[in-house]
Amino acid sequence: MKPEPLSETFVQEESYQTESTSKDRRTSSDSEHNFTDDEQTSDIEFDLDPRFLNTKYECLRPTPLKPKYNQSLVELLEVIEHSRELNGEERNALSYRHAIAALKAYPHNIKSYAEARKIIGVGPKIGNHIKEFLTTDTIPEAEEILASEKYQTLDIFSRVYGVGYKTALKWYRKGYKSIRECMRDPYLTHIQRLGLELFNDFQKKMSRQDIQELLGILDTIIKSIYSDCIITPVGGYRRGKEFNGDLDVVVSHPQEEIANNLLKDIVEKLMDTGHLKHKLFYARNKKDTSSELLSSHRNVMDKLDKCFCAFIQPSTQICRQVDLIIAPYSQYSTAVLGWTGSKQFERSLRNYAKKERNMTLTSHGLFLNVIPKRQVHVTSEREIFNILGIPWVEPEMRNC
DNA sequence: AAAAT
Repeated sequence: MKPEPLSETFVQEESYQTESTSKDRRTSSDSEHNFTDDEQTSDIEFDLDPRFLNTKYECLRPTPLKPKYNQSLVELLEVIEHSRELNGEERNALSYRHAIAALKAYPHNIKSYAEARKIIGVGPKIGNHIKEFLTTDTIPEAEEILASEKYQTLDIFSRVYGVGYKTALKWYRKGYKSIRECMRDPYLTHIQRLGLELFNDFQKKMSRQDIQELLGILDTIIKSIYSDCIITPVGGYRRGKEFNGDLDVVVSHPQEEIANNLLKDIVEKLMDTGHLKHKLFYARNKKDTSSELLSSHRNVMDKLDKCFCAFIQPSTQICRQVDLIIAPYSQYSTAVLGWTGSKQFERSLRNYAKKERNMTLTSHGLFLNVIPKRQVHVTSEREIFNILGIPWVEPEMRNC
């Protein structure tokens, strides 16, 4: 669980060397470039601590859940990032996420603008926010966002299951101020109504003990159907988070035929036992002829069988969100890797595979992008890291 | 449009 120092051999690899040149760093910062006043200041000599791997690929360095440094700076930048997301400014939010990820992995408190600007992912705009932070101990824009009624309202509405930023904005424009008012909206979808009704329960975070209780139940019930099932908790719980809003579980079985029908079997059983109160999302995907997997049309969510459930926790009677994901045995390790996250870690892994290794990584498998595309069979997370030439990162260090 | 990482 300790943050493994990246190995010497890896640091000397050419892909890392090229990224860390100051010429290269220019290409990866803010999407909105605005080089004006600070063109000179950013070129001040400043050598970053060599323990910090300065790269645009977050998956190459360990990122702890609770950074030792730059905590309040990160919190403020996260406010801006979230506000960008709520405004549908996905690309801009991504810029903030890159900078935040770097700061979480950075082994010092940032002490100067010049220092900040040496970090790949910190461009002029975020650099200036950091400059503000260094002199005022806050970021004015973040303070404004936190104080704005619009942000506060959108933030709450978007936490409702079944509500994204577009619906949140729609409700805000209708003048709704509370969850209760939203419940009277005449155009609610079935899922949104459910999301609103479950809002209070779903807001309650689960301790690791709560999750262990759920895992115990799932283990017993699933193995009572097929004793050879493999059950792996993933998501934030696997990354070591103390409190989680949901529980994600990847389930598989060595026999293909059994794994094929596993979702239906498990969901039926959980309905019978009374644990499963609502199916929030259910997707059984037609069985692939494996040519489907090789096709490159990109999908938003993966094609693994899955059911997002409202699951009653016996000891508290609180409804918990439990996401069940079924993986064919041959896709088990990529599914576990993909569902462990963080979102940013996965994004960088996939980018790295594509750009640096000419490979495609998805939760369905690892592929070599030659013509024709060829699947590289893998049986463990470690094997995937090895093939990609990435030093192993513990799940607890994937919190970028 | 939303569902997850």
